Amino acid sequence: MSTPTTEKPRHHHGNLRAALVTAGIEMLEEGEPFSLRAVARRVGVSQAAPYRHFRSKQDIEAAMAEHGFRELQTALREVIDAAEAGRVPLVDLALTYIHFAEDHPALYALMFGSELADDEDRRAACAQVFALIEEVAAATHPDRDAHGMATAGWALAHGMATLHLEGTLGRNDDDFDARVRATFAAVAAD
Amino acid sequence: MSTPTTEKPRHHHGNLRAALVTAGIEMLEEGEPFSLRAVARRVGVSQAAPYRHFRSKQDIEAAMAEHGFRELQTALREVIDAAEAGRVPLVDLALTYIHFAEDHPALYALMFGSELADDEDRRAACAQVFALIEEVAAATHPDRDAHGMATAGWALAHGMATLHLEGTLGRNDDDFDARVRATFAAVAAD
DNA sequence: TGATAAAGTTAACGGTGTCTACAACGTATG
DNA sequence: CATACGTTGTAGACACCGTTAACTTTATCA
Repeated sequence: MSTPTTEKPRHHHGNLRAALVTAGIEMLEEGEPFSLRAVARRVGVSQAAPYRHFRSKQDIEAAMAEHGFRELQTALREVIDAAEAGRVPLVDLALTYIHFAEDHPALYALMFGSELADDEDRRAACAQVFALIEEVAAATHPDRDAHGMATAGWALAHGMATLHLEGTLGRNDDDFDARVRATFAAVAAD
Repeated sequence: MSTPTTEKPRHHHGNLRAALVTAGIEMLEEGEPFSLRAVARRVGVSQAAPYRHFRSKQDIEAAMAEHGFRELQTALREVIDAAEAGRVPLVDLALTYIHFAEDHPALYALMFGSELADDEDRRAACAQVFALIEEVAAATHPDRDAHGMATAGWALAHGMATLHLEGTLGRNDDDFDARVRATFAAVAAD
């Protein structure tokens, strides 16, 4: 035990805000229904405690979504950093994006939930992801409109992720990855 | 009055199921929060009455989503029928699709809500829309893979609709329509 | 007409978001 | 060290929600 903290429940949690966000995302990952009271119970705190750190349920949900966007951004950046000499095909980014949606479906749904559309921080985190894609598009295709390519790339990735989660497209994952590659090849050809 | 029905409240509503679905969609259109009890109140019926026609809240939501998909299909078919000699550019379908999402944001969000993913009827209505797009793709580009083009077209339309509603892309509608056209032109070129 | 099933009602249960009033704690100041 | 104060957590309440059970009204048909 490197941290011999006293384990008896103290009145002041110390870092409740972050703990609530983490616990809330955990609930989504486990498929449990998220509720303010349930997340408070999970952290071991009273039902009204979250209101010291969030104004409303939407407010904590926006914080969870923001966290999700930052995780997504980290995953995308790893792909970029792992690539050689800055040449990252957009489709590789798209596949990472889609796999993130597959691996965290509930969080992904929350990130694009319509009620949270006007939260400032969540919007900013989302915009950062967009900027990252735009940056790659500009580096990979210097001769083309970077903003347009980023828009098309994200729209394609998001749309295919949605349709895949939704089940309209097939269920076979290998086929699906190949289809994503084929679709992007058609768009970003030459 | 072509239907001289007695107006005093009768015990048997006559067509409660359809009335509930319609009223539920009306609530979404008006931006009101949808709840089972509220929709029952709006139709003038007791809170438990909906359970004679729907097994759960998810069940009626799925019915509302199915209704939405059929309306979307009707809108798309109108564009097809209005076109001359069967030549319908995919981008015109996409713009109709996106305008539908803009005009009915809450219903559109419900249609793609993750909790309803496994409802049979909703899935079928969704698949019919996909089949319609595929049909147009096959007619417009007989030399290309229709399923692939339909997938790409829908993914692009759905993705751009989401990003637009979300606000990441600009707010100017004219610009946005032009951007959709440009993006589709890049994809479906030649 | 009278039995039966369908379609509605009332009342209740536990859960939820949110608010108000109160208690415990950390900290800066005397 | 003592004490006042602002922060953080608690307890309790309210209205609303989804859902179920038990009951009543109505339509249908032998």
